[in-house]
Amino acid sequence: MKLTSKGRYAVMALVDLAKFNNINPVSLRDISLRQGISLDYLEQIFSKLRKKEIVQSVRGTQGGYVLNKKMKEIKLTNIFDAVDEKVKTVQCKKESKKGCNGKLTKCVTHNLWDELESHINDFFEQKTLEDLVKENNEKRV
Amino acid sequence: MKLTSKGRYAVMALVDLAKFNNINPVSLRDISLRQGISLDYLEQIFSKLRKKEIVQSVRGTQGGYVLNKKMKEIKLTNIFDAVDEKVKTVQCKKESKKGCNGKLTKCVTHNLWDELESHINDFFEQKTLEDLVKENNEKRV
DNA sequence: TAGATACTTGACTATTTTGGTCAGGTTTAT
DNA sequence: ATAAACCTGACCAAAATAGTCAAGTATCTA
Repeated sequence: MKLTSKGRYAVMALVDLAKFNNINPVSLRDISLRQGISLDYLEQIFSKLRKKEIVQSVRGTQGGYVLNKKMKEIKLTNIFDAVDEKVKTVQCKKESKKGCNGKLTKCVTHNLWDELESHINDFFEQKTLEDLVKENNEKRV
Repeated sequence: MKLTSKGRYAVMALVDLAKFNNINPVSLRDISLRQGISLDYLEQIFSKLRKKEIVQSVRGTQGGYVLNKKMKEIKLTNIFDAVDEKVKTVQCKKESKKGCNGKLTKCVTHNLWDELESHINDFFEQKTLEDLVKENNEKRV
C-alpha cells in the first residue's frame, strides 16, 4: 500500500495557496518556486482541483488561483478525491471464477478491506485544510 | 494509495491454513486449489512468511506448512510486514533540495503522513488471524 | 492593441512497481 | 528410487506513476 506523491503535492500546494490567499490570486508559478513542484505538473493538479470546485482560476496577468471554499470546508477527502488519490482496496471481482464465489473461504478478505477503508476514510474525512494550515503555523511560530 | 493483492493473498492463504491446520501440515498445492492462487506465487509468499517465523515448513512427501504461532498472536501487522506490504507514505527525503528543508511550508505534509500511518497501523495491529478465522466461520454457519 | 502573463488541454514517455511465470533445484516419506 | 512438496532466483509483461512537452486561449496592463 502506498500513498502517491500526487496527493502529497496537492496538499502542499493547497496549504501554500491558503497561506498566500490574501488579496491577489496566487500564481502557479509562485507555488512552483516555493514548493519545488514542476509547473507543468501543478497545472495538471490544479485543473483537477478546479473541476471539483476546490479552487477558482483567475486568468490573465496577475491571475492565478483562489480557494473556492473556506479552509474549514475543504476536507482531505475532497482533495484526494479530486486528484484521483483513492483508497483502492484490491477487489476480488475479476477473479470471480476462483476463490471468491462460493468456495470455503469466500471473501475472507472482503470484510477486512471494507473495514480498513472506512478506517482510513474516517481519518481523511476529519482533517481539513484549516487544520493543516494551523499546524504549519504553530510549527513556524 | 492502494493495497496490493500480495497482501490479500497472504491473508487468504493464512486463513485457509489456519482452518485446515489440524493434524497434518497443509500443502501449498491444496491452498492453491482452494484459493485459486498460483502455486508459484504462493511459494514466494510462504518463503517470506517462513523467514518471519509466522509459519513453519515440513519438507518431503506429506509435507507442507504449519502455523508457527497461535492464531491470536499473528497480527495483520506481522503478515503485511512479512510480505513487504508496507504503508509507504511518500517521503520528502529525495527532494531535500527544494520544498522541504527550511522553506516556508517545510514539511507541511510530514505530520500528516505520520498521523495517517499510525492510524492505519493501529488498525493492523489490532486485528489478528484469529479474528479473521472467527469472522469467516460465523459467516458460513 | 501589443504583448506578457498565466491558465488550459492533451498527448507523450521514462521509470518503477506489481503480479506474476519459469526453470531448476533440494529434502524426505514411503 | 521416486514422487511429493518445499526452495530459490531469474525473468517478464502490464499497469501505474510522475512527470515533460507542445500548442494553445484568455485577460490584464502599458
